[in-house]
Amino acid sequence: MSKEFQTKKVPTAVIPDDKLSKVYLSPNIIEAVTVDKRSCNIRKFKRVGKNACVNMSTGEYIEFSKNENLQSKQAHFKKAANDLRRIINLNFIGDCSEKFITLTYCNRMEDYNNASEDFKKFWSLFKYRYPNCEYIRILEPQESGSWHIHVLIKDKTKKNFYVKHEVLSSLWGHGKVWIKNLPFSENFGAYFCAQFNSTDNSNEESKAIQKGKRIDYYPSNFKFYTCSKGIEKPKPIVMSHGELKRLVNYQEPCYAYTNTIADNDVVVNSITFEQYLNAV
DNA sequence: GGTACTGAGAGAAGAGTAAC
DNA sequence: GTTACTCTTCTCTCAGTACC
Repeated sequence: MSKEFQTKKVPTAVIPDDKLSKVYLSPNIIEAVTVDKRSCNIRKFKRVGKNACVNMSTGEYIEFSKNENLQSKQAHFKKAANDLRRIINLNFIGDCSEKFITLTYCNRMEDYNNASEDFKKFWSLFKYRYPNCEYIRILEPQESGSWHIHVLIKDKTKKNFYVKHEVLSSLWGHGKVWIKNLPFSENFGAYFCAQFNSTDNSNEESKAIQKGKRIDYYPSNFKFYTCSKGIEKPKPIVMSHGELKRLVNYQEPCYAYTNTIADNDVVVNSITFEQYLNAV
């Protein structure tokens, strides 16, 4: 037996000026998350142990199935992808000092830990050659289960950053490498994360199945992304929605939606997500 | 009073550095 | 280039606090 809330994307809700929003500022994009109700009935399910919860109103003991554990993994994955998008938006603007690198293996690499170790060695060599660089690393399994690594690199000095393909290839030494400039995009984080976020609302069944399977390759306690020390972390600011509107000069959001959370078709809460171009 | 939010703690894993 | 060590960061979970 299982318990599921239904979430649904609906037309963007109108938010009163006094409602509190959590706001994330970055050079190009301002993100706001507004939760309609702080109190609702979702918390009547209390987690007990790794694989079960209890309905606090009925005392019913509910075990998670493997599929539900996968859903939990997907939820963590989605949260990590959201964090990653904000970190990218805060640190990368599509400047000439920034590069997007992909590192692959010529043979199959199915071990997450070995791939992590290989990147660690690669970065120590890279850092020796380019001491002013910082990175965000994303380890991703291919459909075959073989790992490859995406790396966003920036030169802190903001100088035009250039790495020869042969140099990069010899530093990596495990297979093919690709190096690209970042495409200009005001919301580069969303552009970038769209490639990895496995919990999008795609209707393509085969794609969803493939992506669901890929999440299975991640071990428990996996780190979807890692950053070097010099990468800034976004800190949310809580403000009223009226203050937010003043902050963005009353412009319309460039992207917005509202998600409702329903229990047996009764809406118990809604969360509105908005993005504004940062014109400040 | 009930419940969501937030922060803290534990454990695991990664980053950075120094020594060899 | 490798290894060992320390510090930091991330995931996961829970309990106290603030809010409705």
